[in-house]
Amino acid sequence: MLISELSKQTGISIHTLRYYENYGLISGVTDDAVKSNNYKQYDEIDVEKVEWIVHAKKAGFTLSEIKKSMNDWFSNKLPTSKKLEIVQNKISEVDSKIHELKQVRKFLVASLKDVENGEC
Amino acid sequence: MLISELSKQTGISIHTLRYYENYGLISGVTDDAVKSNNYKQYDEIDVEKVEWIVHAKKAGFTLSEIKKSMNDWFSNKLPTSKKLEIVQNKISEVDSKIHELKQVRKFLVASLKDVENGEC
DNA sequence: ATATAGTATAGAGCATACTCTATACTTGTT
DNA sequence: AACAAGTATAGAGTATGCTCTATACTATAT
Repeated sequence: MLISELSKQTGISIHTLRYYENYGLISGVTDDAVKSNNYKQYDEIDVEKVEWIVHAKKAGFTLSEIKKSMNDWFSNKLPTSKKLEIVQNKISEVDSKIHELKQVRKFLVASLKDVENGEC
Repeated sequence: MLISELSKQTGISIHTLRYYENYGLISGVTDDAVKSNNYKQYDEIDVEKVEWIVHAKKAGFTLSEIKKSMNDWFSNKLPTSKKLEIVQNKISEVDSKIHELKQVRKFLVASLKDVENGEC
């Protein structure tokens, strides 16, 4: 698929997709058989990658962090043990983010009670 | 206390504190009795505010969002019902952030199983 | 053949959140 | 009195993550 289709399937603007491409997060392939242009082709893996970027960003990871783990993940050059380690580390990071949010939530709930008791 | 003490107590640099001051998140008070300088005085509420900024930022809120809710909170001009509403909305926002993180976690755990089963 | 729509590249511009520098004044110590 | 250290203000610079513009080429429909 071309970039406009990738944009449609992911809901991410073409501009932003090109930014991700330059950043090294995705990389379309130009078909050497077609010599008249250098349009880039994207596939289902690119769709998956973009969807993962969207999720990971919402979870508070930077593009730099996303790039690092995604390149590792899709490289097919890492042994199983190393892949397990990467994913486990990511889970730990997500867990501490969840923990931080729960702390904030706790503070908010306490504030709620203060307001209800007229102590604020 | 002066800005250096506020910095010490919160662990936030003086530069950043001044940035927050310009942004309208905190506001030291110059003592009119002292005419030789215009040093700003900060109090325990400012410490609380800065600590709250740190937590809220970790939870993914922008300075703009933090400013809005904090000004409402410390204004003492809002009725209890309005304050309750503000805090409840913030809790909802935190809950959806937690939900998003749990989705990401779920994906990571699924990836972990794929790796363990050699399907990746 | 031509209008239009799509694609690629390069680079400018923008918002957020700092971070640092320059300048000038004030305070405290010796 | 002199000097280091602290404070205030203004503004420049930086990193991240877009977002937009300009330019040029390509593809498709009429």
